[in-house]
Amino acid sequence: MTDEDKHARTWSISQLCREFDVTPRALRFYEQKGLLNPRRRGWTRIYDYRDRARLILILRGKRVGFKLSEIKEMLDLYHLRDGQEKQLRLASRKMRERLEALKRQRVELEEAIQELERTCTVVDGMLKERTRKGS
Amino acid sequence: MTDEDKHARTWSISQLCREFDVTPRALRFYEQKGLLNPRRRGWTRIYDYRDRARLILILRGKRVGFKLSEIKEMLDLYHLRDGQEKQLRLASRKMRERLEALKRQRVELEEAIQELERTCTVVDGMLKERTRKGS
DNA sequence: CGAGCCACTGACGTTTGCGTCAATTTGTAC
DNA sequence: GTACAAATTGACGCAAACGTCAGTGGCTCG
Repeated sequence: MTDEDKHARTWSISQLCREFDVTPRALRFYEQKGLLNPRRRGWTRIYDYRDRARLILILRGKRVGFKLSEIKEMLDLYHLRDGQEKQLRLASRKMRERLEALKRQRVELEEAIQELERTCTVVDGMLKERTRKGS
Repeated sequence: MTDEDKHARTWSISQLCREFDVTPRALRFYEQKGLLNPRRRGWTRIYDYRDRARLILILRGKRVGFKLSEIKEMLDLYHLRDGQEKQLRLASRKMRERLEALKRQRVELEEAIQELERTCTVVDGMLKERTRKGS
């Protein structure tokens, strides 16, 4: 398959849904929010190579905890002149912020796990006590 | 202070709010959801020692990620005959489930962090490239 | 030519945990 | 007595990311 073929290829909504395990509702929602805007053949959505690439970025963003509005903000810079530079700088900054947030979250999660493990131990201790006495 | 004193002591809603850094709205909300039900002097809420203990459990539950409905489910068993046994067993099971969920979350969080760190590196690399070329 | 099937739009619903009024009452301080 | 703080209820709002109809249209297979 040549590059031309690759870039000429298009997808229907259901094809993308299957490939990335999302619902049509989700894709239309992203479109409504301005994260995607596929061409139409009549009224049917036709996703091209770039739309698909954007979708991949959207899903990646979601995986690392970005909100759709933040993802949109970053994607939108593609359309600006000097887009590369600005887009890269914003992306870099946003990603570091997100990284900080994720790491804070990690700390909290660790604390929660430890607190819960301690409590688990206590509760199971109480159950053992009761079993011993009850027997 | 004797034990009697301790157990006789009561709190107003605002006292508890200050002590645990929650809003009155939150406490009323918990009550509406059936997690608390303080006595009333007339129409004013009076929280006793046990109400306060329940609140502590509620907040602890929240910290480790339980939903209010789950916390309620566990608290409700206090009222059953054989409450101790049943309550402890349910609590133990729920807590292990929650612990599993938290650990899965931890794995996902780790993955997200690593993905984001890789992407960060890539983006910063691109920025460096541009700077080098541009200068 | 009817039966599915896929697609579309628009609107309302869901979940969770409160926040934010607004109007009212009551107790307290001066 | 009056002003002010503190408490109450009820109702509506909000954020996020869709889910779930309901109603409509068009393609295609046999």
